[in-house]
Amino acid sequence: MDSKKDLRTITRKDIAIEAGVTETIVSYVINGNRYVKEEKRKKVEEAIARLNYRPNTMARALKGKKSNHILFIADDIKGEYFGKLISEIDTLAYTEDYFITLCADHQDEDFVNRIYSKFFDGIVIGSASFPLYNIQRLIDAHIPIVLLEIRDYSSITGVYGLINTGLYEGSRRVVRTLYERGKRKLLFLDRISSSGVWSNLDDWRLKGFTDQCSVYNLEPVIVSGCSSEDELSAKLFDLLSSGYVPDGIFGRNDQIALVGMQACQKMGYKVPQDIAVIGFDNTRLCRFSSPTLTSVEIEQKEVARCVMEMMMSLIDNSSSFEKRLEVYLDTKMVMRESV
Amino acid sequence: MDSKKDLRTITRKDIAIEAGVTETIVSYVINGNRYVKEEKRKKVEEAIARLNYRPNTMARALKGKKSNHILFIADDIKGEYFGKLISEIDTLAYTEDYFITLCADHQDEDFVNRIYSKFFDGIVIGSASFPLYNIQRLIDAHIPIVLLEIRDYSSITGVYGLINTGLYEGSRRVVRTLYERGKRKLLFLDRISSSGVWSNLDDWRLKGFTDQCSVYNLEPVIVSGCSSEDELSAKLFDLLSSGYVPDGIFGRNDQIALVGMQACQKMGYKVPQDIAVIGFDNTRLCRFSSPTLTSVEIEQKEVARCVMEMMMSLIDNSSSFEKRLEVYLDTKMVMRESV
DNA sequence: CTGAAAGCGCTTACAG
DNA sequence: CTGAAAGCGCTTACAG
Repeated sequence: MDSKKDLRTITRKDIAIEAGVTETIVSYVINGNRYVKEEKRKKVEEAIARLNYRPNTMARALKGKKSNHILFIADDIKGEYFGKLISEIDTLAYTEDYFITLCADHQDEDFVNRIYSKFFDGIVIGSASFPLYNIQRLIDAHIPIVLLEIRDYSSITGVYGLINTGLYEGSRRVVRTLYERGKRKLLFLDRISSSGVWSNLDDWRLKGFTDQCSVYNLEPVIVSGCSSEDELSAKLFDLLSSGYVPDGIFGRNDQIALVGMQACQKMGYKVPQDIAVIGFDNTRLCRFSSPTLTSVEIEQKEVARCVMEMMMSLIDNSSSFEKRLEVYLDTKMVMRESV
Repeated sequence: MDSKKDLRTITRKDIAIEAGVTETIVSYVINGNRYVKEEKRKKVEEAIARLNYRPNTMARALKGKKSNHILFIADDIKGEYFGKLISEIDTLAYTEDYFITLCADHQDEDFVNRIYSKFFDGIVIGSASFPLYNIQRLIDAHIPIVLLEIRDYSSITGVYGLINTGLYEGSRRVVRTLYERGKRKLLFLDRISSSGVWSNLDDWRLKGFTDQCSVYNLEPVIVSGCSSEDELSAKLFDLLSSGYVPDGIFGRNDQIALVGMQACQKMGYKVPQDIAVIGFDNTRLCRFSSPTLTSVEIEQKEVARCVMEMMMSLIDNSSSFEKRLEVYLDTKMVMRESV
């Protein structure tokens, strides 16, 4: 039987026997926290390599070591944005020997108990709908938490990581861009949500939009509360028919911006001449629509890098921090034909 | 201190004390595998509810119970197709009290050792590039495995789950559809891969395409080996300039189909009049391109349901099966303007 | 320098 | 019917 081919559970005991040492020695070699005679160390290392041994993660975690699992909570797993982000994080996590567990943001009260089971070394929260109250509980329980700042988290106290992905500034820049092109009647298209969660002013995209509109003394219109693309189209139809015709549309994400763009086009308006449209996330959609869609890009690679870096810091030296870790990232606007 | 608010680690011991019973009793109540006097059972159940107790998953798993974690290996985490699928699976998994860990298909030899650590109750493989050899090893080690049949897995033996998502039949239908519209010079656009993994005839989409072309005695062209969208565009440019102009294009997925469509349009060809285009996966992209893209849809909800159902069967009664579990799903073609 | 032993939080065979 | 005890695979304080 070739041990390389046949998968069976190798335990520390197997290694001890194979290397002709005590089980204790094996542990110390693995953890590197005690001097072990060179000769023994070699034998153990060889045995580990030969038998393809990996210490049982669960047994280690039970003894207080890391589980090497990180939980990622997202409110829009389906979206291309999270797909890319998760993909980048996965790559980084893999080299750090971590696994990423992905979970939608379930709303029931039991959820937080379920994720707080000492199982995860840390939790990344990329969801606008996770209750602040529960985030605070997790932080208070000293679980390493990294927040993607989709909304305002300034009320959260304690030690945690905060990644400002530039949504607020990016949204302001959208308004600025539209304004500079002479657009004055701006329309914001909020998320489509079948679970009934829409943005409020805690949401950085919406807040950036309204704040910058205030700077210019504009009175923008916000379309919110839609639970499907068709509903959004219908609402726009009604709105434009009723006499209000915007000259600039900002969609909370590319998909929504494009639904808006198509609705306007169907009603005979030209993009960008009559109505300019800008999206968010710079997904693949932007390149295949016509006109192609101008969009704000979040630098996922950089976000992913920061997420992992912060998480590793919090996991490895959480006790050495006294306040939250913060990082501010920039977005960039990718100009295309829709503006 | 309100125990509902404060998150601390509650162990079986806490429950035993709270309920005034032995720790053993607590275990038996949780596992329901021994009669416990009604009165005691009640007390224990109340204590569990009051303290929000959840047995430590790792300790249970160490004793041979389930870890309630399933690993999902995908070769294209970024893609919208997997996003939707994962999202559906997550919903189902959550109600079954499972977590889904997501992992790209890493190519190093250590990968299989890493995932085989008794940590995962089962593994779903949705990747065309995971070596058959390693799949077989995992199955031989009696880990519940569910394969999404992206390629031909008929050589894999033993007990496992196989979900045929209808890629082969769907691809044949694409050819049939194009043929019925009078298209005879068909072009297949293979995946874009930066890691250098392209399709061979193990791949059901490609095989369906070529098989159906044979039925009609067509001599199709296949464009493969591109590592970026730009490279694919360039290749198409060269191909069409050199005199070969297809009248039907089948893209391995929507994105690739659209890259092909745009390249043709840039060269002055009309879609669908000169060249018809069909994609795969029916992603959001299809609805926003112009012309909108006809595409083959895989019923993700149904795939997700089958994945979880099979996985649960394999985990709970794996010993009672003697051969692989199979299910065949249908795709449907969503007709739009590109054909 | 190094081994035997306690213990992480559980499950369940074993012995009352 | 039910409790004390062994043990899952580890880590590391404790005692040589």
